[in-house]
Amino acid sequence: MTVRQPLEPLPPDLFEELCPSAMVPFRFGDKWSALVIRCLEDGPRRFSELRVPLHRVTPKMLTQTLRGLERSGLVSRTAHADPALGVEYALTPLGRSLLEPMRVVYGWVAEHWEELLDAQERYDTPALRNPA
Amino acid sequence: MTVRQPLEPLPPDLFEELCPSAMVPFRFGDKWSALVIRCLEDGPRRFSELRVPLHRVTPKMLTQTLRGLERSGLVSRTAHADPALGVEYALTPLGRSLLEPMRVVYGWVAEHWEELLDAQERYDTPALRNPA
DNA sequence: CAGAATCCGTTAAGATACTG
DNA sequence: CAGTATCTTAACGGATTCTG
Repeated sequence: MTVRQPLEPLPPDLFEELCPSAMVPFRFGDKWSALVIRCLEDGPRRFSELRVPLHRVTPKMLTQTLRGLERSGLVSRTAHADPALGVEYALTPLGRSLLEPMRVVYGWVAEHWEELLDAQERYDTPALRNPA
Repeated sequence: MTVRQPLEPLPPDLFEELCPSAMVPFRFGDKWSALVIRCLEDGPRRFSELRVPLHRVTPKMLTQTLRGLERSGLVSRTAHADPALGVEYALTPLGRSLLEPMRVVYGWVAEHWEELLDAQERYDTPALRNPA
């Protein structure tokens, strides 16, 4: 029979080892970043263009989100010389390289979100947890 | 020349359409959930076992994280009849199905985190933004 | 149009101490 | 061992108002 290893499989420095992965919540754990990236998938967009699909976002949050993505090198901001052309946001190559991994996660969610909701309902409903 | 579509590519209900994806930050945007899932990858673990690799987590946060994962049906909690055996946490099949998508994201981060850090340093250092 | 500034309520996270 | 309880701080998110 397989005896589970006491502690060895989990090196004490696992936290450090996984540190890069801790950047995931750091950068994409917020409410809007992932959505903004998807909205830029088909090409550059202007500030007010982005507000349409994300119709619940306030200008403050959109600015904040875009600054964060810009800071991480995922999104570029270009203010045209002609102000009439507005300010355009676009994915950088780095940002674009994120689309595929994101699609994988979205695919999982799309496939399993009913299960997640069902589980939550069971967990939250005492009656369903102790079936007669 | 390719003329960008004005607004059509972004349906007004994009937010609704992406709603499932909003569950990603909802469930994995917190600081510890993703890390806990990885720690359960190799098999069931006990409460205090999990605290070792995540040595910065307080019992309160670990409890909270585990409850959340349990609620979503990703992790199961089994308290053995013999208290000496303790309480074991394990991935459910649903939780296990998440490992592969997570690996894809981690792979991306592992490949690109230097770029992310470099970009942030450039963004944060005014001197580097206006090269002489 | 593309934000900036301010205020405010909610939630997340952590420290600390205690319990069956 | 496996948590609970309480408190404090920090971060997130949003409403509103204002500006070049």
